[in-house]
Amino acid sequence: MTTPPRFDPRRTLTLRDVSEASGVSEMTVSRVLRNRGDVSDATRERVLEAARTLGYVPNKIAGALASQRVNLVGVIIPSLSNMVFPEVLTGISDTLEDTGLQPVVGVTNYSPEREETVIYEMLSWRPSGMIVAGLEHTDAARAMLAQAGIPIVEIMDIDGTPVDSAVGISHRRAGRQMAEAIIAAGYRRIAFLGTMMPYDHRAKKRLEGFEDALSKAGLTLADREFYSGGSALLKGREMTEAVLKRSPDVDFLYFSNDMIGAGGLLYCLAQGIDVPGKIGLAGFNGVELLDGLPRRLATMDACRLEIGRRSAEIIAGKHEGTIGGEVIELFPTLQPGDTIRR
Amino acid sequence: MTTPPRFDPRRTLTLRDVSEASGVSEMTVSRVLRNRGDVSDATRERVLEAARTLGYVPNKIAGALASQRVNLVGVIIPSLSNMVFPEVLTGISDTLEDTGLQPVVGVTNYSPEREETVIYEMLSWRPSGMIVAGLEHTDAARAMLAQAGIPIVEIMDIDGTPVDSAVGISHRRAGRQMAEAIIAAGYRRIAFLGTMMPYDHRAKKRLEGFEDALSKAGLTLADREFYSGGSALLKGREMTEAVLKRSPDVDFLYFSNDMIGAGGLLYCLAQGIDVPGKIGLAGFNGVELLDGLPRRLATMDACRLEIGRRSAEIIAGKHEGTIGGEVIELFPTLQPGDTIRR
DNA sequence: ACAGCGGCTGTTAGCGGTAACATAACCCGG
DNA sequence: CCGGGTTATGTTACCGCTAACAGCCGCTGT
Repeated sequence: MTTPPRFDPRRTLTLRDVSEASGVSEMTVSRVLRNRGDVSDATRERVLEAARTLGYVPNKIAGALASQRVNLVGVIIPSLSNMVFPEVLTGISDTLEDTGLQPVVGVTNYSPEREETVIYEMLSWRPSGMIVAGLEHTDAARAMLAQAGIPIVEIMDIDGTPVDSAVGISHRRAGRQMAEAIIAAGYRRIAFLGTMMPYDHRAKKRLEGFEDALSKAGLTLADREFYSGGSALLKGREMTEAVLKRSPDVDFLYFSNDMIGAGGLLYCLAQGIDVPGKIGLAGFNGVELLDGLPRRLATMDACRLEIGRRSAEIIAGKHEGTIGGEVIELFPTLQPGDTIRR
Repeated sequence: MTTPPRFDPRRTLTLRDVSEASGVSEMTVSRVLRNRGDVSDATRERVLEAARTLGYVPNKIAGALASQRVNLVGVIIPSLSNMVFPEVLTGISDTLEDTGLQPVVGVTNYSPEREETVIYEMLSWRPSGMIVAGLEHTDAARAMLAQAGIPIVEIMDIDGTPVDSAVGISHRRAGRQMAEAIIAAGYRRIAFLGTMMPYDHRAKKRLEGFEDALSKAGLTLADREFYSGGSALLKGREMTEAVLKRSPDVDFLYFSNDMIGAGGLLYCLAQGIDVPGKIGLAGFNGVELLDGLPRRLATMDACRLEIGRRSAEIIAGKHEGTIGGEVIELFPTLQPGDTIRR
């Protein structure tokens, strides 16, 4: 299956074309286009003019091979539809903006094997750095990252051992904190509603921390419900209904993310349930969407923007003087909203 | 600013390393790793073994330069936080999956200049094809795309002249259809609520089609309200409140997207307004989120997955026999939901 | 026995740029 | 008016890989 020019039979332009059109050497053209080295204003103008009229677009493949420099940063995330990651990406892009570096996104769909493949593909383009969500990877993936000889930043989570650097929050601690707040508010029969995905390690860690704090207070989860796939908002409604039918006496619902939490909240409101009097609710992430809900769901922001920023700074080498291997812990703030009794 | 090996001082591996480790020529190693040409099982094994133990990751930069083949497809979209585009991307990835092609995403933030830059950067990696959202680009961007000599597919919208191929819906027609449905349901004092963004061409076209149909029925918009930035759900509430206060007699709210529509719906329900009796509502996109709302907002799906699929098929050359320049119009279906009188 | 062929491996010459090192032209003061 | 330092441009040798072709071997049919 060859790929002959299906469209434009013209050969694509090279430096040589520009050099001939402007009557200087390829090297000089290269210098002009990269703004490097001394070139007289006269020739610079002529070259730029020629490049512009020809419509020359430099070939970064050749450039990267020759200079051994690639201005790409690989960013590996589990999903784009999660609300969370686009915001992390924003933080990354914003920070990378003025460094000449460019993020390239790979999506794993929460599959470790897929992640391994994506990392391999990405590394084969020899990026200047990699930002990878999570600390859990296949052995092969971890080995590749460690071998790559570039800065690696694992983000979102710091409960574990990073390959190189890490920026994130402690999800165990986050779960614990939320549990403590809930207990302090006087709730006692607490249910957990979350994803079933076996590879959502961070949700799992939050739950662990949560149960930990419960048991320290002599409590255990009154009920639990899991889901996978589908519209999170709808699932939130359905799960809430299921839990409340099955365990009518629960007085708190802890959701593993804000979307299902929002669904649960809408359900409770529609049923005329007294929130937070009879039942309290809490989610996780602090997504913007919550601002538009009739009542503000209690949540904890995951420092998404900040995580993006800090990780990009590490890649961009803004922490000069360190040799990598940093671990930056951020501390999410609990936003009590209107769904936990004061 | 050089980039000396901050981390791993070891030279990164090349084909030569694998070739020496396995005692065959670089060419044979290359053949093994690409599964191309005849290699005896014995040597294949030895080579794979060597590559594996060394942890060799091929250098696609060099490969691409030598073979003049790049397995990347550029995908240029305005935003990732729009709900809409992640789904288009899913369609694209799924279709590209088994073609050996890989999507690379660029985000423009609805800025034409940014789009031009992103397209330039993307083209400089010499991708096998480009998928670009929208038909409106700067002249320079359009010229670059036309010159690139690769398949170009402009998606989402077909109301205009594509550079090469296009896959999408007619937003003018979509607006018109919605207006007709609303009028047919007996609403007469209709308001529009939407984005202020000057570069949301598709929302603009929907509004044009909408007003067109209104005026054919002898109607004009009773009110209009615009927003920019912030949480769309919250903005929806606020705008709805503003419109209802200003024009208490409107009987229909047409939102330029589902998120603000959902906000408006939640507001109306919270106010105890009779929906769709006193006021009808409609949005656009058919986002999954709506499934979780207390009442189903009337909307029109934008064929997002299908657009992704079809555009990827064009790039992958699955429409053999055509020379490009296809325009594929998809037809969105109106989902009346529960917010338009029957 | 030998031309012919298919299977397997190696050699050579780039791909389109850039680093590093010439080289040429010009300028200055002593 | 010439040595030495700019400034502006050109030359050469790769970067790591692959296309294209060349070579070698053993086997086949006649």
